Amino acid sequence: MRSEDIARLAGVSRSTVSRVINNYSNVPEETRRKVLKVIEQYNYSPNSSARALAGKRTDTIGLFIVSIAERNSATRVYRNNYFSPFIDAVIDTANARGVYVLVHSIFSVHDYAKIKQAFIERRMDAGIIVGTEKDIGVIAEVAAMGYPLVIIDYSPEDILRLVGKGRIAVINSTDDKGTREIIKYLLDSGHKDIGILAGRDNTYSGRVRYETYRKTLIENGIEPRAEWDLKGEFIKKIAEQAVVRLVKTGNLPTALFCCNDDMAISAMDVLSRENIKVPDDISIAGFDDIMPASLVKPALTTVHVPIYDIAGKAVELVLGMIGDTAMNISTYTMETKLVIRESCKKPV
Amino acid sequence: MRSEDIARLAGVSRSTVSRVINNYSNVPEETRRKVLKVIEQYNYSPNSSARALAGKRTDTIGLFIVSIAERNSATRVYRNNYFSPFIDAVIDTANARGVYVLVHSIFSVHDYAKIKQAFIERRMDAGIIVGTEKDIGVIAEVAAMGYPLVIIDYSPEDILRLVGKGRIAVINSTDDKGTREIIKYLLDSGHKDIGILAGRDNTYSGRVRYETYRKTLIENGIEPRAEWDLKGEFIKKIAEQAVVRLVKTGNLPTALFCCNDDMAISAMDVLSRENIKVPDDISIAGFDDIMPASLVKPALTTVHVPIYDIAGKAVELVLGMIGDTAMNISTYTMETKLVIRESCKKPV
DNA sequence: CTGAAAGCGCTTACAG
DNA sequence: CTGAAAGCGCTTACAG
Repeated sequence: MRSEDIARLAGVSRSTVSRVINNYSNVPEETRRKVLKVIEQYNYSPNSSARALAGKRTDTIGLFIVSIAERNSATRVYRNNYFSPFIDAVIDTANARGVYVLVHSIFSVHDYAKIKQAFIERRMDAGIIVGTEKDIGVIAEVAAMGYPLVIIDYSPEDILRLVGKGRIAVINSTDDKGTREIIKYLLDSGHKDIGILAGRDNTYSGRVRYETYRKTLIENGIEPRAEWDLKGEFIKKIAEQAVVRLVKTGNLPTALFCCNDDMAISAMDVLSRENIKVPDDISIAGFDDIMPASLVKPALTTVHVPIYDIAGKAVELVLGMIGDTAMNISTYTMETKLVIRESCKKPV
Repeated sequence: MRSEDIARLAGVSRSTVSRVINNYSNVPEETRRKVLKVIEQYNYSPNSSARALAGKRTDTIGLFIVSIAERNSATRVYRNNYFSPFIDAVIDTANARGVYVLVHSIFSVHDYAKIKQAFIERRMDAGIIVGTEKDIGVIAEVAAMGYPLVIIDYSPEDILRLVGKGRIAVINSTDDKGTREIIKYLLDSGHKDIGILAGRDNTYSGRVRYETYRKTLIENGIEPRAEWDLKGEFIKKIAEQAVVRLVKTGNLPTALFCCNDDMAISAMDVLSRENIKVPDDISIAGFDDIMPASLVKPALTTVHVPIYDIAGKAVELVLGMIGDTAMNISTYTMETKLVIRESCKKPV
């Protein structure tokens, strides 16, 4: 069934059928009804490729999940507690707005080209990029092609400086505020020996959380100690090894701030195996508030990152930008919230 | 940049450019190289809409997640521990094969039409449908249009009887074997009073798990008791209420078989609040082996459903079917595996 | 208000 | 082996 068939059946031309479908104002109510009736009767929907080719939108957005770090490990996207709900939330939100979502995962530097390619092939009207190590080069190239892009967790300064012009929105959360709050909470409980299990520092949130941790300690008259400065890279396995090494030194802080919950849960696993009690012997704090955070025992004290709101905002922004061809780089920041559960207590 | 530009730059016709791109055999190596060089130089990729319109594939598959039951609740797909990894695994597998994935969520009966519409609009070459209450009517209609479909968790008999003809593959797991194994495990530990927290019975796996539970008890000379036959509908909230009511009766079984892990975890929450110890006072068994199952305390004894393998198989099958226009309905069954952890022990 | 026609960017018989 | 031409199914100036 093509528009021509509908036209014949309704006794009008293809032009009129198209006008009805695209809701043009200059078609009389009676004609519209007549055409609509046939369309409905035959369950007709225009061929999306033909529409797109003739100049209409694809009504599709691309969602690109970048996770280079985990490329060769078993920890692919589908096991990632952070991205998984984000993907689902984007799909939900976009579908509710009648937009299709093409999801792509980027596992290697070589795969970055796929982002550009998807746009070159005109498969989508706009894109959302989330993940670690987002390639600024690709972002600049897509921006130069004129496609709207929403980027999650990226330094706004870097974008401004390195991309310059484009239709770009950057969404971050208040990692600084969140870090400050949870460190202050530890400080106020009486902790002075607070270690850190840091995330990836080529990640904006990784850097902010790390730097805010240090700044907050120093502001409170405490010098961060190198031996409690662990690198976990946001990855469970690496975090686990770092904590094992820490335990071996026999010199534990009274609290450990883990820059994401995945690492915090890994740390708790190691400590539990070593018979070190959380929170009695050591307090563990996380970040993100992923779903398992409330399920582990003791339940994790952490900073809630509003991942669903971020996803919703990303879709809203990207759809808004499709209709607006103005070159414009904007930044949005979503509120984090301290979530106090059971994994932290006063030091003994 | 269009194929015509490439043609001009390479000194050939559009036909030849197309032949090179589509890897036709009848173009001399030298011509091929010449064209390829220009293509690479300008980073050209054909417009996907134009290709599709001219008769090529879309290189896109649709993934439809149906979860009607959760329509009006806060528990949308993105919070679902079962579908989430499935979505991610399908994307991973398909992307690795160079295929795009259009993901759609179906939350209301009205949304079923979207599945058909996506095919009518020619947005994809084939589809994978997963979830609860998959609409056989829509499946039959899409099948009648000739599109390949892979359906997860559906009664093969129903498909055969109600759809009849189509390019359809059904994938299930060995829910019968899995249920039998975990019930036998409980029985062998000495349990005789084994209750069930059942799933949705309009779901194939829900029915099989329920029926196999009953059958296994009866085969072992035990009559299932009505007061321990709880309806949880696979949904945390409903399961919770059912367990609360059970606890109120004061008449607990020594073991409770929960037809999915989500419900098992809910049950453990309720019991923990009521100060009933798992596994000392009551053993809890689950099904699915979702990620939190190993994280809760006590870690959940459950049946592992190979969700990643199912996703991989679904992609493999669907891609295979795209090239093969034979009408054929086939069935695949993936192996489950008993996973013994800490939530079950001998009855006192 | 409405239709005929051009055009979107490809692929694929067809003819040579 | 290769090009000219038709055609895929739409949308949109254009002309009336």
